[in-house]
Order: sequence, then C-alpha cells, then structure tokens
Amino acid sequence: MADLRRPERTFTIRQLCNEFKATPRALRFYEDKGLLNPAREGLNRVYSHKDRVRLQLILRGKRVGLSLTEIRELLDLYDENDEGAAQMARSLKKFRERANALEQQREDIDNALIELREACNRLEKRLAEIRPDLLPRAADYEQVLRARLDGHAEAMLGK
Amino acid sequence: MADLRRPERTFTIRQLCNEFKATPRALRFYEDKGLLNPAREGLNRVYSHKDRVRLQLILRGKRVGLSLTEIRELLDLYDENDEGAAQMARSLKKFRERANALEQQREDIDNALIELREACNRLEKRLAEIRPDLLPRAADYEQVLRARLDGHAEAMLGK
DNA sequence: GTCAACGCTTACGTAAACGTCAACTTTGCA
DNA sequence: TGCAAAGTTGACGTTTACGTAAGCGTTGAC
Repeated sequence: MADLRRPERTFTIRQLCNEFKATPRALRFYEDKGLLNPAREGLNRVYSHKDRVRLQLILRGKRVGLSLTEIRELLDLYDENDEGAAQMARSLKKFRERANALEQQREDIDNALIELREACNRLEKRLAEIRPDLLPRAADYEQVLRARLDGHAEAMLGK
Repeated sequence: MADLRRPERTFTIRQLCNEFKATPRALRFYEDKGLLNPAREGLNRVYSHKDRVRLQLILRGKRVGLSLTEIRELLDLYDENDEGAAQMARSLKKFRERANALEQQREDIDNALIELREACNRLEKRLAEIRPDLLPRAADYEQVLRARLDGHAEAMLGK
C-alpha cells in the first residue's frame, strides 16, 4: 500500500470533493474555466498531487473573495514562468488590492450597521411607548444564539 | 408658487432620480416589483410625497443590504395595517436579523483579511530574500491613495 | 417646422458560480 | 448476469438588479 502522501498518488474527483467539501460539478466547472487540468484515464479525471494543490489555492482564493477569473490569472502566472519572482510580486499586488477592497467593504458594513442600529433604536423607542408588549425580548434571541453554537455567543451578548 | 414642501407637491420621475441619484429604469423596476405605485397622468408617472418617502425607505433598505423582496415585504406591512405596531415589531425583527447577518459578514471579512495578510507576509518575506527589487513599495501605493481622494488616506497610512 | 429632452412600453442582455436534469458508459461485486 | 454506484458530457435554469436598446408619443424652445 503506497504512502498516501507520496507525490505519485492520484485522486478521484469525489475524493477531492469530500476532502474539500466541494461538488463534482464545481471541479468540472473549474476545469471548464481553465483553472484545473487533471489527467484522464479513459474519460475519467485523475487528479495529481499538483492538481490538489491548485484546488487548494482555488478554494483559498475563493475564501478571500477573489473571482474565479482572478484566481485563474494568478494560477496562470505560476505556470508560465519557471518558478516565480515577478509572479509573486504580482500575486502580492493582487492580494493587497483585495485587502483594500475588503477593508472598504468592512467600512460599508459598519455604515450599514450604524444606520440599522439607529432604525432599531427608533423602532424600539416608539414600540416601547405604544405597544411595549410587542417588543422582541431576550427570549427571542435565544433561537439566534442557539443557531450558532460556536464560541462567540458571549461576545454577542456584550462581554 | 407653491411651497416645495407642501404635501400636495408631486414629482416627476427624473426629479426623484436626481434627488436620490437613481435612474428612471430603477424606479420603473421598483414599480414592476410592486415597491412603488405612483399615480399616472396619462401615461406619465406622477410621484406623490408618500411615494417619495417610500423611495427613501427603499434606498435605505438597499444601503443596509436588504433585497428588494424583503423591502417590499416591509413596505407591505406598513400598508396593510392601519398604522403599525405589529408591523413595527416585525420591521424591528428584520432589522435585527440583518444586523446579525452583517456582523457575520464582518467576521468573514476579518477572517479573509487574516488569511490575506498571512499570504502577503509570506510573499513579502520570500520576495525580500530572492528579489527585493520587485517588492512593491510606497510609491506603488500612491496610485491607490490618489484613487481615493477622500479623507481617510491618512488613516490608511496608519495614523 | 423640427429638433432635443423627456417620457412610455416591451423585451433581451448581463454577470457569477454553479444546480439540476437527461441520457450514457464504465466498473465493481454478489 | 444483472444492478447499483460513480463517472462522463452537454445544456438549460437560477438569482438579482437593473442596463441597454428599439420604437413611439408629447411638449417646449428656437
């Protein structure tokens, strides 16, 4: 039995899907878009170790909000040149741009949150005057809290 | 000449567009989707004072990231009942939900930013070792900064 | 008289990232 | 051998919020 980590090891589409929680359709889609290029064994796709790495990069790119097109451009850079330096510089640039965009998004979200909280306050105030019984209270929030079983429930409660 | 603020005052589609920086297409679209219902004078749309308020609410909803469908539901609530209390409660609930969603999004963004910064650091480190001349430096950022002529350039620079 | 500005309706186009069939082939195994 | 599981290739559907004509009517200015 070969070492699972030996570079010669290959993967089926579903193995990668299970490992990275993707769907076959997605992998084929990435291939369609030129982000992946697995070998074939007859018709079947055979993913190499390098393909697996590429997939990881794709998913990482997605997590930080790059479009598939952008990801493809980055991947292409790594391929074209024989081990990158200029490419790394370009990746770095791209990443910094994305970071800036994300910071902008955060600002937008913060503004929206401010507006929302103002609206909430106004509504709460008027409801308290007119129909205090209708005010959604802590009990209503337990659902929300239970829905996210992770650790920041306390943080949400304000300490 | 009538007082511009008199409630009887009406607006043409372009007046509202100019005031709120929307396009006629957008207002017609909102109408199509049941968010607006301006009167007609022949074929032409005539927006009342109330329509203007509705439009304001629509745009506010959009700013905080509600979908047109959600906005419509909220607007409908205000219409159905004879001046709301239950509706206010429901709006409040919706707003709070949206606030929670936005906070979640902020977290996602923060995570992406962490991942991005790690990647940037790795790249910078390796580039510094291998080809320090390719390291994008402050000069490259002036473009970015110039691209946003507003006031937080200093904030971006770190104080 | 005629051109520009504004308005109207109808309807197709767009972008992103797949989901969801349909219809087939291949492979393993009991 | 006979069926189910997993693979394949198209190709159309989905969602959101409009953009972008195309083709036509109305009104005011020159």
